[in-house]
Amino acid sequence: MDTTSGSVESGPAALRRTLHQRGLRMTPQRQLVLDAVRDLGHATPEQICAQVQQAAPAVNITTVYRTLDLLERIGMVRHTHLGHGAPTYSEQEHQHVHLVCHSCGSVTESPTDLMDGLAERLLAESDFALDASHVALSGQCRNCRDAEEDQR
Amino acid sequence: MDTTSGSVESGPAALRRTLHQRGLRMTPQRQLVLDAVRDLGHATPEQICAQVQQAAPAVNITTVYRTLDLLERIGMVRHTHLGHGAPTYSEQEHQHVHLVCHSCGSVTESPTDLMDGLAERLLAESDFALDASHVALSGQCRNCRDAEEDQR
DNA sequence: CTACTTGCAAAAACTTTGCGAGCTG
DNA sequence: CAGCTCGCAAAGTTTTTGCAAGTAG
Repeated sequence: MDTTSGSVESGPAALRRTLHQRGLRMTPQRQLVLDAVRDLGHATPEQICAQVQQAAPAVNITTVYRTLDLLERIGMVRHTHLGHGAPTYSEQEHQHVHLVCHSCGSVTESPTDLMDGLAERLLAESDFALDASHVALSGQCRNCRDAEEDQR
Repeated sequence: MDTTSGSVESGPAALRRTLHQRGLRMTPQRQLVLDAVRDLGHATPEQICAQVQQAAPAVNITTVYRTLDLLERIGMVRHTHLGHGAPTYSEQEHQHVHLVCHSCGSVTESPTDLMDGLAERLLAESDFALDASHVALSGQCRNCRDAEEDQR
């Protein structure tokens, strides 16, 4: 879908290109943070930092925060509020609805088209343009409901 | 304004009764925190603390945190994640879906039955029991969309 | 007296900011 | 050289914990 040869669109090239457009530099740290976000799926800054530090122990968590902020501003990652206080970061493309169990904390992913109907209603009834992938839905998963029933 | 005549079920009596069942005491601080939660609708611990301190300046924010935790455990308040890191507390009964605009930060409330269809699908397809009011939905409100269109 | 509560202070967890040094072009 | 980046240290926020004193039953 663009210029060069068969370079993978989501590879290092995309990052370097986007950065370069804005007079920013491509650095190992930035690549590592982006890789970590991809590998981990959705993770907190701290988890991402730990992952990055496996490859480059010297990387400071400050850099992780700054890089996540940067990557988000240039649209390569997004963050989602999963419930607790902890925002989690994931790739821009990696969009789905998060189902967080407030009993066991497990996170399940569902396709965003689950929300299509709701999105339409919100737009019609409340003039609100839903961003389906930004927020997690809270509830209770099968296991925890079963466990609770057993207790009774 | 209580005991004597037809005491309202959600008044101080309910709190005292519930606390007493568990060997806990009814204190001015606890009543004040509960009142503040009700008056404010949904508010952060800090906002609640400020409200409480209007009536009783000596109350420490530590007590507010502990009391909110307690009130939540005994089921008299619930907390909702509105997006940022900030949890907000509201009465147990006061349930609705929160729509948070990620452009201007405004919070709108919608009836939870908006989510009924979604809840059914989640239960059927993912065995997930949705708690509609616990998490806010993120998106963009009318004003901000209009503003963005104007820019173009 | 015993157990529950509270305020204060300190600690902990999480995030942001300032600054000097190092790179890159 | 000019500007972007990084690591380190410090400061800011928000929330939790420890402890001694106070209070109800």
